[in-house]
Amino acid sequence: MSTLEKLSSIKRPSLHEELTDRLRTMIIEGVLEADEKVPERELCEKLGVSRTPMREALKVLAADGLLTLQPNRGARVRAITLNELEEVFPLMGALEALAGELACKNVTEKQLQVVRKNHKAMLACFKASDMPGYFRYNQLIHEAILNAAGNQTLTTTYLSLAVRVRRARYLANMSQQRWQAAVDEHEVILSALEARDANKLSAILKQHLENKFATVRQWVLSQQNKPCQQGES
Amino acid sequence: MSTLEKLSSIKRPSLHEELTDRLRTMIIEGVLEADEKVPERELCEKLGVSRTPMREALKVLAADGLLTLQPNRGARVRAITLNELEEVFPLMGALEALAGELACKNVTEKQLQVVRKNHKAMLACFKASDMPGYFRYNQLIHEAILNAAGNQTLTTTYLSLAVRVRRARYLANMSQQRWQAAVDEHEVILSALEARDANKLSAILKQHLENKFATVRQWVLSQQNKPCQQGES
DNA sequence: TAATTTAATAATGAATGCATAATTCATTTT
DNA sequence: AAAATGAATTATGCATTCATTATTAAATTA
Repeated sequence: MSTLEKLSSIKRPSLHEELTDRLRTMIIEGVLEADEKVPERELCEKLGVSRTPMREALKVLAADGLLTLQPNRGARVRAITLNELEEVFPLMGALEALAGELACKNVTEKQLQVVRKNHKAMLACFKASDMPGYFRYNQLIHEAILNAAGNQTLTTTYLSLAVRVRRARYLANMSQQRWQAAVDEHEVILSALEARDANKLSAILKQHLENKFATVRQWVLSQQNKPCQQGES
Repeated sequence: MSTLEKLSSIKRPSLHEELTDRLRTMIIEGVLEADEKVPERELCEKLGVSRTPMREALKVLAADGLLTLQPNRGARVRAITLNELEEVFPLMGALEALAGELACKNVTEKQLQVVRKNHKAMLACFKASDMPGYFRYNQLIHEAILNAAGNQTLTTTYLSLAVRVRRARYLANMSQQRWQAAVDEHEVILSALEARDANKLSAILKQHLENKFATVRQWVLSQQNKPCQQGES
């Protein structure tokens, strides 16, 4: 029995769930480009599913704000506008600040170690100029802080907003100076968390976010200047 | 031509959208009770739709956190747990505070009048002991403040959280004293907004929310003590 | 009689089919 | 030739059907 206890139940995510995740990733990674029409039929064939689960997934992603559904005219990848970006920014700021506060209250030594580990790995990527790697660990750190806050609802809410501004492309826009600065900020973040200094952590997280948004904003602007460059096929 | 200009375009919401709204309302109003199984087939017949749009709606509501989907076992109305309530509370607090701040910055005289009008109507309902009416105007006021903040993303995010704790039933639990206090708080809210006093508004909104949550918390506790009272048919 | 197994029923997940609306392209008209 | 009309094509919304999984009921066994 003792070995049986440890067995985790087999999870068989339904097709629409898998599809939702898959499509979400495709949008985030830019495989499906902004403003592009989502070719329902074509996607179904490529992914080997029928239209039913595909349409269910599209509905969910639309509810998440990643797509827009035009009745009888299909789905489009929702482009983030400058206006929306300006809206999301203060919101995420408030949530980050809250996360910082809660994290300082609740973080365990074990969770702190996770942050430290990812921090180190992130630094290594920075030194190796490995931007994708950097980005991955960066994300893990922020998720770990959310985790430490111990508020699942906060995490979910934050992530659903973060996804909207997390279109991979803008990374190319980050300058070397900005990158260095971001790394420096992360040093402060780590030390504030280690010191459980809620005010400091909240402040630096907000500052960090603000700087990040400056980069994103630049990218969005550059996108708007070269519009309708759709279809690379 | 001049009359044609004023015509608003015909919107024909798709079935699944209507269904989503309808079901959401049913959940909020307690027609579908917490932990109850959602009778897919039965609902389809009652509402005169096929399973396809119904299932699309269920997926969306599940993504919204109002339902849980158990693979091959259908959907259930997600009961709000005490734990989740404790999580939602600080989150909504942070968002209300932000809304108050932004509203003081951006509110127009016209928007202020809307708040005043609903405030008056709400008072009338209070005096008439019309709780449903009070609740409706109360909600309109809070929505008007969000509106005045001028941040659509904030509004959407806030409302999606608010829906989870907005199960009509707990209203019965509000005492006369608490009701009076809530009304008093609303007086302060209005005057703070009129004075564009961001700090004061943020503070009172947070306080107001905290008090409201005390009532909800009590209700959730009372629900947990008398479990499995499902099925009134 | 209680527990277990097996069969029957119902419900869900996903694919297909059909009707309608949108789009494209050819044709007509000015 | 440009604009407008109409037919053909395509895509979408929804209903239906089929296959699989859960649930219930019946039957068997201890």
